[in-house]
Amino acid sequence: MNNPLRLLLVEDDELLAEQTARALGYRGATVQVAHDAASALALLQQMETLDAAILDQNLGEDNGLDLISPIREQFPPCKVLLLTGYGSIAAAVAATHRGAHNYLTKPASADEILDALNADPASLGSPLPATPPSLQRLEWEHIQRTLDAHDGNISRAADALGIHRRTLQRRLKKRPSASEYQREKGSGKD
Amino acid sequence: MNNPLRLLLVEDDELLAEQTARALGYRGATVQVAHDAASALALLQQMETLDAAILDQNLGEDNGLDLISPIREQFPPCKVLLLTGYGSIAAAVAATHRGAHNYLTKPASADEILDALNADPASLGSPLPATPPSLQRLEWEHIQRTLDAHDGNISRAADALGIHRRTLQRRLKKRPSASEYQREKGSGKD
DNA sequence: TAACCACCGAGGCAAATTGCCACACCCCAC
DNA sequence: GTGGGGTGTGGCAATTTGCCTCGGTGGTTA
Repeated sequence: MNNPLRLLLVEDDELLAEQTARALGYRGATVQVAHDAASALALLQQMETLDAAILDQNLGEDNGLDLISPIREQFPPCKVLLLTGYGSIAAAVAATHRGAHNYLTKPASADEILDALNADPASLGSPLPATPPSLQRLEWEHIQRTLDAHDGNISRAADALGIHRRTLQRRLKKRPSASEYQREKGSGKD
Repeated sequence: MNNPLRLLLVEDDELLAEQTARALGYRGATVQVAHDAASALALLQQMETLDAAILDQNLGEDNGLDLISPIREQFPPCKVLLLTGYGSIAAAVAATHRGAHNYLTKPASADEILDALNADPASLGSPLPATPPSLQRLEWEHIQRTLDAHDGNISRAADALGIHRRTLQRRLKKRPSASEYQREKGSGKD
């Protein structure tokens, strides 16, 4: 934290990118942002150093995974963190094989991102969770992810989840806490 | 399948180990079985070759992850597949960093195991699922995993899931499909 | 400007699900 | 035998869900 981390954030949702970049900036990092693979690569060309890259796996038509190699070639010690709306175990394994340092599912706070970058993923996970997450918690997290993947659009998220819009509405209202995650999207559209 | 795969299976549930070994055997593999880390290491000493190892992450007091290094040191080309009752993304990343080839959650059929061994995990996962699993499906899978982790004990699984035993019973009866999951005793499945 | 369109929030109601009681039965260890 | 844990089942009230219906808002387009 004393020596500013130099970060590259690649995230196609511009709003989320800006928010995240700002949050990381507050925590003492120097953040550069790109919204697609091409501009990320262009940005990379001009860089002299890079401590870590945070890549959204889902970059419109591009795939964040394909950025891992170029980054690691240019800056071998650079850590790469993958973010995705929904993470699957298979995707996490694939990302790791390609050189990613860690893998997170959105929504991820700036603190979670920094923790994931600092953690040593090989030593983590040894203690098995062993704690079967309650069905409630699992559902809630899945709902959050789905909502995130649909830009907060309740109607479409409900459809994707296979439940009624009214039901999703009611469930969302019932949770007092959980990750706030409010963004002011006036109203989603295609 | 022409050239017999030589496999090492490490699984502490003896019933499940035997079933799995048999199923793998039917598919043309030569399988050796160990039920704990120590005997796995002992077995390893006597081996001349090994194509792949299938490790349960949860070996009683031992952790399957700790077997990866010895195996890979002795047989560098050997593929290592981790199995676990509940997989988390973090655990999958950890396993991969330690040299695992792939990572599966139980219950996994012999075919799934062989597929996971043959697949190139680095190339997989590129096409994002993008298909938000329905809440129903997610719940169902989680229930299956939890049930598996509790050796089929409905009462304890229900408790772990945070739902009423009666509810879990009713849900289980309602699913006609899914993996059959018939077993005569309190552990192992096909 | 008005006419759409997609979305959110909410009310109401029948139908389904859940939680929770109780009871019978089984198997195994004392 | 007795007790303890596990399963299967029934019944019933309380909650939740699905579904239909509005009204309101903000954008887009004729």
